[in-house]
Amino acid sequence: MSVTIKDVAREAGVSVATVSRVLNGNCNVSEDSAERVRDAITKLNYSPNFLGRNLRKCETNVILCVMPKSEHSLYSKIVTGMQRYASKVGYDIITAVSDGVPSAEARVMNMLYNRTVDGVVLLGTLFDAQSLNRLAMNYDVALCCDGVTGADVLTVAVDDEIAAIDAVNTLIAKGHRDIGFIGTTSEAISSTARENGYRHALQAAGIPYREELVYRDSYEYPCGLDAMNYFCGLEKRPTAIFAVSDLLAIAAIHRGVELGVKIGEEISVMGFDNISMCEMMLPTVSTVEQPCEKMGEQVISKLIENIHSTVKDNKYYTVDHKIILRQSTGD
Amino acid sequence: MSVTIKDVAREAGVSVATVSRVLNGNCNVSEDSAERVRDAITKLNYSPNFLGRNLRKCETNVILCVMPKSEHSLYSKIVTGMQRYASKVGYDIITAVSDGVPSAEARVMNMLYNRTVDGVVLLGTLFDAQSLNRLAMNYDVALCCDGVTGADVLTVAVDDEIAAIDAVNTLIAKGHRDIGFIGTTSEAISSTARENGYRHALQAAGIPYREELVYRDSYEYPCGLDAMNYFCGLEKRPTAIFAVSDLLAIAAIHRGVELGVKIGEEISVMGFDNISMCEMMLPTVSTVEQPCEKMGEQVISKLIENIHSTVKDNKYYTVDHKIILRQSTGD
DNA sequence: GTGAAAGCGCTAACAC
DNA sequence: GTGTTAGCGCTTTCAC
Repeated sequence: MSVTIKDVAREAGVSVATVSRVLNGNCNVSEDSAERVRDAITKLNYSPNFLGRNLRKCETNVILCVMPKSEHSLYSKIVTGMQRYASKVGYDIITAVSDGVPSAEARVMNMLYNRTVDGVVLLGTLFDAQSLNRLAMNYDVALCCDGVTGADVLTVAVDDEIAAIDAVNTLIAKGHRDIGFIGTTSEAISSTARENGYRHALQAAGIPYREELVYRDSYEYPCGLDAMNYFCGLEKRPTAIFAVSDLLAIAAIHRGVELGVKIGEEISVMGFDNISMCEMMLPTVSTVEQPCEKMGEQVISKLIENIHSTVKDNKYYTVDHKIILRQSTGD
Repeated sequence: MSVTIKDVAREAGVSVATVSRVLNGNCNVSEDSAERVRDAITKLNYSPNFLGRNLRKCETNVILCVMPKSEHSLYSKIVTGMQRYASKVGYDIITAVSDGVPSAEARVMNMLYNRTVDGVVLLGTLFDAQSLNRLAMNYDVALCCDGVTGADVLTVAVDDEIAAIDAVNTLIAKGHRDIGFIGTTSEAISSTARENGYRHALQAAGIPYREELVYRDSYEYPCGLDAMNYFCGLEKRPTAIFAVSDLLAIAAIHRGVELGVKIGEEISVMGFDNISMCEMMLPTVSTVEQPCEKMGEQVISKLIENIHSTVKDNKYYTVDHKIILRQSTGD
């Protein structure tokens, strides 16, 4: 039913090898043959079957990007950057959402094992270091946005600790000394390193660390609401809050406003990521911007190098963050 | 380098046919052989190469979902529904984002032509009816959320006109008679039918249609800001606004608050879609909910039927909407 | 219940 | 510059 390379060859009066050469831009074809082939392709409306090509070449030129969610996150911007680079070098990016469920993440990895894709980029992965190291022995894998401690796997991310220090220093510079922290119980670097940054920034400024100013739960929106409930219930409320993600910051602001707190005056809030919602909210949300598109381009570029190389680059690359001040810190 | 079915056969002391039978759950294999095969698979850590399987079977069990964007939309919820159904019947869903660029959307369709995927679901497509009809002649294609007038292609969506009538009637029932409309210049059914619904609801209530209460531009966030600027600049402001999308409604509310308008009192605003941001905003946003996950499940179920059938179902299926009232309409 | 073998559509090595 | 052909890994028909 489907038209194949044989049909094109017959129509053009050449061999399948010549058709293949034209298809792949091999120049050892006379202009005359090439034109007949192109005409036949048009006439028959032929599209090469990539299943044949991929099987033969043992490659698909497709990279899978796995993320825990697509909404309210920086991931979609990262994919944009990934696609931009990939399309330049003839690769396609496909995405799969794991909903933060480990078994779902493990399941989509089948596309790697069964050779449907050439490599995988994991955004905010739930795999542990050991699993990742084992994976990386046999397949081309990279992490983006979020490293995993102990995983010797190609990674592109901001320096989370330094970025967090920068964020908290910004609050300190505005005169805040009672600074709350909304973190998570996750062991992801993006969570632990940012908490370390919070602590170290306080330390460097001579502000004592107080456990009651630290609220930890999950990355989910409702946890930000709970965090603000908690902080507002304290005898001595913080005058500023640093959250490890914009979504948590936005939730905290939401609840703060509901409780009548003047955000940016009584309590300043700073998030992390610079998702587009930060500008849509009122008050608009101050945050630490990650260079998403650049990270996406870079991780794909390195991963494709790995795919084509026998010696694997498993370094941890850091990219620059940027503090963005908006209404939620009184700017 | 990679372990193949041959290696497993050799290790288990059977033929490749037997291995294949075990792999595919064919029961015509003695328990003894089956166990030896399973042991060999485990021992060699074998995963079948799907490129071989797919080529042989002329199918991939993968469906591509194309959407203009992933953020601030109902699309991610639809994909969740699609995945839920697909995984039950052994299919995978992969997604691609077109950023609303026609050439990008056309480009990803290559995966259909080159047989990398078995079918495509288009969310908010930019293809015109003619292109879609031509596509549907040779491939398995479905639309979801957003039909295209004149396209005889399998579609699952809410009845946009009735849903819009319902939304506007809700505003009318609250006593509003000066009702603004934020639409788009798009010819998508989701835009035109909702505008028709707006008009018909007014008509049925005996409220004269006034062109100055209709603002049309694109689906982008800034257009919602502009719309509210426009309405607030009118000599006689509307007391309620119906927008064809939540994102436009949210933008309108944002600008309204900035301009000192009491949303839900002086001006009520109602969106469409019920994206999760509606509950995160302050005020929270009233809207028309689409049953996203159900739509996703249904469109995949119908599309897979089409893939396995020679006679193609190209009907337009409608699903029920639901009005959700929140603070932006004073609820 | 099992194996041999053809063949899915393509690329590339080789021969001319 | 071109054609012939082997073979990528798999499924499935057919024969036993």
